Amino acid sequence: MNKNNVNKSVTMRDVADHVGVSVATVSRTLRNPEVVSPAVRDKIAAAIESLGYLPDPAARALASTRSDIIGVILPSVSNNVFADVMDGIYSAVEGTHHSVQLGYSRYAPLSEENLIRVFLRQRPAGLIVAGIDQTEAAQALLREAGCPVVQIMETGSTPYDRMIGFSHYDAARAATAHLIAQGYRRPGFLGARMDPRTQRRLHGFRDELRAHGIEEGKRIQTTTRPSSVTLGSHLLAQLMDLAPETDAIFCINDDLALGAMFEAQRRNLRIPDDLGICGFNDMEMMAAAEPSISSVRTFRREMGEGAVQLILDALSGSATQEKIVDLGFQVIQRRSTRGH
Amino acid sequence: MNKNNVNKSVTMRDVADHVGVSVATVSRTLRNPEVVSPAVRDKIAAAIESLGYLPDPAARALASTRSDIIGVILPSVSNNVFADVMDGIYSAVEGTHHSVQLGYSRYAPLSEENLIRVFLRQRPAGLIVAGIDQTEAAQALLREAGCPVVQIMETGSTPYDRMIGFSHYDAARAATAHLIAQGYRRPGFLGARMDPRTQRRLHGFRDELRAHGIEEGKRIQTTTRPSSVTLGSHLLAQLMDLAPETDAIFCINDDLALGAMFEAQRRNLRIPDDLGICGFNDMEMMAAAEPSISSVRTFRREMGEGAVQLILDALSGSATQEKIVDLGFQVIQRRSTRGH
DNA sequence: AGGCGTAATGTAAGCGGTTACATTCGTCAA
DNA sequence: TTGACGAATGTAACCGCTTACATTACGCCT
Repeated sequence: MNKNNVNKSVTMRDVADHVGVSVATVSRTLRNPEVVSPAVRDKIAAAIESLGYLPDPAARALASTRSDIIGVILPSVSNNVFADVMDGIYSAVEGTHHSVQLGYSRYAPLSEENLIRVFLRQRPAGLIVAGIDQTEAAQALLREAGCPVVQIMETGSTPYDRMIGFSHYDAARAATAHLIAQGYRRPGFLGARMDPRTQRRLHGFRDELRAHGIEEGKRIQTTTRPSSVTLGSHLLAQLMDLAPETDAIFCINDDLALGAMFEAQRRNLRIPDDLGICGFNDMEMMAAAEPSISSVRTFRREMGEGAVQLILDALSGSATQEKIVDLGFQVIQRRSTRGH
Repeated sequence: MNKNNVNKSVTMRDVADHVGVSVATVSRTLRNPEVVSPAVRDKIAAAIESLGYLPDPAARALASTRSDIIGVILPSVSNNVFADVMDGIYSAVEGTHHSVQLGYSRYAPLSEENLIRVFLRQRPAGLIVAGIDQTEAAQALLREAGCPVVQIMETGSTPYDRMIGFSHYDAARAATAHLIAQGYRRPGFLGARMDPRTQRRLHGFRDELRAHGIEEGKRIQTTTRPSSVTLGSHLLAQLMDLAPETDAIFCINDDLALGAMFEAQRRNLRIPDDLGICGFNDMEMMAAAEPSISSVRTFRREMGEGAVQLILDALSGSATQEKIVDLGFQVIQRRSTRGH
């Protein structure tokens, strides 16, 4: 009840004294209750409650050479794709005794490597990293991290430990195939922040075009600048100026797609007849847009949840054999590509 | 150079032995270099580098009864308003020896209270919490947190410690005044997730209407459901069905505004003539939309950066007298309210 | 030359838990 | 009744660092 003495720092010692046992017994009822007698266990639980005891994570980490922290290293704070992943991660961590420590690499491999080192120093319970494009040194660190490591966002053939995501290459091919199936013959490509992950999407796009014997012409517009809706507008403008024959576009993400749609409207291009649009990720707004915009749905929240679950399973020894979890994707057709 | 022995755990002991000094000296050169002789200091620095030593944060926290953690408690992961704040926070923390620990209350005051307790247990370097609507117990905890506490997102009269944000009430009044100044006489209000913060925006809206002698009629549509673009469409549909006289709307945030715009387009309402639209926050997409959408710009990144800075200042004793930093806001007129 | 002050470093006691090992206690078989 | 054994609990070392205090070394003054 009297939980307000956080500042006075109720320690395990206090709990032990209050009950009349040793701190070891208190520690045991917290870590493996089954070895302490029910009577004592109950008294200790009551004391913990009434004193408002909360364990000190630093002390615990120091003594057990293992912290409760699950480290998460992502490229970007503000990209809402990662916000969804984080949502999944936090909700999966909730109710466990773990806590999350977040680091942002800002799409810089060296910065990521450094974060890995710093995180590893805390002997984390597990580590979640995005993608498969780590530096050599980072790869080495992750391979012998001494804790479960989960790569998210992508699948690939050689996980350091475990992996949960989907194939960006396949997803891009499927989206492109969709455009072609809808009768578009001159599809273009809009890409921003062309990191390795988005490059794989570009490969998928190109390969699918090639498979259909379609020339790409000048219809691939990319930039290294970070993605935004405004940028989507700019890229479409560029594209239409350079390659007016373009009859559809596959956008690397939904922000670009939305911006492209606005720009198309400004140019009085009719969607989907003059221009088909397909985004990537299927953020919530795509369904609400006018016209609604087709996109490739990805399972971001599930990725976050799944990653945490993989770690918890590994920790509890109940891990499965599967090293790679492929969550797949789903091309969602809407009005922007002649849907509905 | 040989930085790869993270797993072998290079400790301060190793560094000390390598140089031939005591661990105390190593600790000192890390915490207050000025008390150790330059010669020794350099040798230690070299050893740290060559052994790849990284301090153990748990041990440090335990020994110094003060961790390097800046705790941040926000209501939501996925709301991109907070993503911008986080961006500011992380960029301000970068380069310091602090780290960020994030907690999400999911808009539940009790959950927030609990997070505060847990965070305080780690004796954080500082604490950042959102808003001013804490439970009684949480308030008490924050008042005697024993570390700098910064409330962000809002200003109010009684900070627990320090505060950086703006007045939601004033911002809403200004937006409403803008609509009225643009000639709209029957403005409506769209709100989702009506928590105390958005309630204050509603008050501002109402008071401004009253100041102009305008009846609000049935033009206030709110819901407790979380905000989304789709919801913006629904709310506008409801609003226009119930109060067809509505000639403008002030939306609690930009997602709603965007959804409302799409719905207006579906209903063939001309923007800005049949319907004026003003959003809130001025996310990037508002400028790119077709038509571009007016909004109230808020300084979210600056809020995050500023909050961290306030903590760092307090920690270094260089804090100013000002307890409250008002970052203000800015009504940005665009085509959706007859701008440009 | 002896004494003293100061700067630089060392010593050792924690910080709050965990855990291997020791001890105690009750129970049951002989 | 006694000894053995397992369950429950206690003892104490230790995790890696910080820091108050003790010690040493050195230069300077009288």
